[in-house]
Amino acid sequence: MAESLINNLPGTRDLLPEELAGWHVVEDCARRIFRQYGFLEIRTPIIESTELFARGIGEDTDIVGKEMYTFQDRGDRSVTLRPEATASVVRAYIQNTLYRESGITKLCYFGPMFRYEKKQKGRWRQFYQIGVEAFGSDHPALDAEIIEMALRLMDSLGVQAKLLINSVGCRKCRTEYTKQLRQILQSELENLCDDCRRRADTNCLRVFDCKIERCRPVIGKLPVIAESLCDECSGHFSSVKTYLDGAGIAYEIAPGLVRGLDYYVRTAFEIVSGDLGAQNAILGGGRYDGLSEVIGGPPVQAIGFAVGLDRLTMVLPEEKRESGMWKPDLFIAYKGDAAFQKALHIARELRRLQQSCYLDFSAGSLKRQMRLANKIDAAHVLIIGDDELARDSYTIKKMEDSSQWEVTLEELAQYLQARGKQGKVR
RNA sequence: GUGAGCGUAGCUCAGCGGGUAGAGCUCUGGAUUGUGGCUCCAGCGGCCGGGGGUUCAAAUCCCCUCGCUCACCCCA
Repeated sequence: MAESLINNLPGTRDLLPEELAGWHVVEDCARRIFRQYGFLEIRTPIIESTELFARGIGEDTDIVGKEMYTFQDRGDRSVTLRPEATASVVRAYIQNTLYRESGITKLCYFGPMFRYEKKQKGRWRQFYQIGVEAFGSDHPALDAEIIEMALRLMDSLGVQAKLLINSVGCRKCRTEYTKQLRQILQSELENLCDDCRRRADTNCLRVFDCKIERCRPVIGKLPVIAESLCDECSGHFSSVKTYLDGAGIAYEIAPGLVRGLDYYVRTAFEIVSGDLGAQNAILGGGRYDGLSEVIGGPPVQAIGFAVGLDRLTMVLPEEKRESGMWKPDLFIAYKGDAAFQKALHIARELRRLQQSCYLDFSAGSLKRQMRLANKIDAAHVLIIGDDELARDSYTIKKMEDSSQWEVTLEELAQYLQARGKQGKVR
């Protein structure tokens, strides 16, 4: 095991074809739904200047402080493997002057992210996200639309999940609120657990998440940020809720929901699922109206979310996963060298006609080929032997019910095409 | 970074009051030499994660190390 050349790095992994079946189902579904809402794909580099993330995400965040894959390149630039994509997408949005387009610019992305963390259930050092970013509006209906789209994705995949929302206010009212909160916590230190004493200083909003019983009384008395917002933010939040209500979307207000990145303002939301262990968030997002300016762009209002693909595929129902698995519709089996030559010819012809088929050069006897066809769950086997060569027609066997009949090459192609049209073949 | 648990066949695991390895599944061959699944039979396959120590003897006991897993912190 310790022989390192044949081992991947900790926190990374190989995704084998069987596991990828579920991933493809999720990705296809996401592309379809995102398109329904007008999101178009953008691909940005997975490596960017360290400064982009440090400023964008926030110097004091855990991500920037201790989780980035940062190194000097040969040109002595400090570069970083992206720990998330929003900063990159905003950078691309500014650099390509997409803000000059009118209307809301909707972008989506798919790809790997990197964070140097300790491996855990639902957490990897290289993990994958699908995300969306909508630029150019702070209309609360946009917040609601984005959230609706996120839920539609979960629903289409048959994933049971709960929506948590909160408003973290703007810089102004959040600063005011956290100052107030910190003051109260300082006066209650003796009634808090060790973790919360630390949080009271470093990340006071996190206190709301504490599971320790002794902290409960104090937490119950704390003012909630959603009720301490300035008029503008408060109005925005209640509008978002109204739009969600109008869309028939159920949500839970989570006073302690603060995303771990500095750029979030106002709407913050998360979709959580059971069966995921401690890392139960499969989707997280929020509004980040000031981020563009932080990295040197014009004022841009924006909101987005990211889905943890690794976690989403973990809770994907089995039947959805199976629907993404590849199964050959036709396995071509042959006996003897003349039949082998014929098999090659038929395979070529079928593929030219846009049909797929599978034949194996290592299988040996006809029995072995049949066994292999069964094992890979082929729907049909085309059998070519001396009899078939003499007749110039072939035996096709339907594995499901063991029925078999004779077909010419033309009939075979027609049969496969008809099945494809009926949607029996992916 | 901290804590706990676990590393034995390709996979899941048993063996751990020391005597140099076993099962199920998988794989290969056969019963069935032009027909899969089911059944039966046989076979392949292990420096027991690595290193050191104790001992006549270590998968088993001790130490170190690497890796994996879960949890804390935090996040997707």
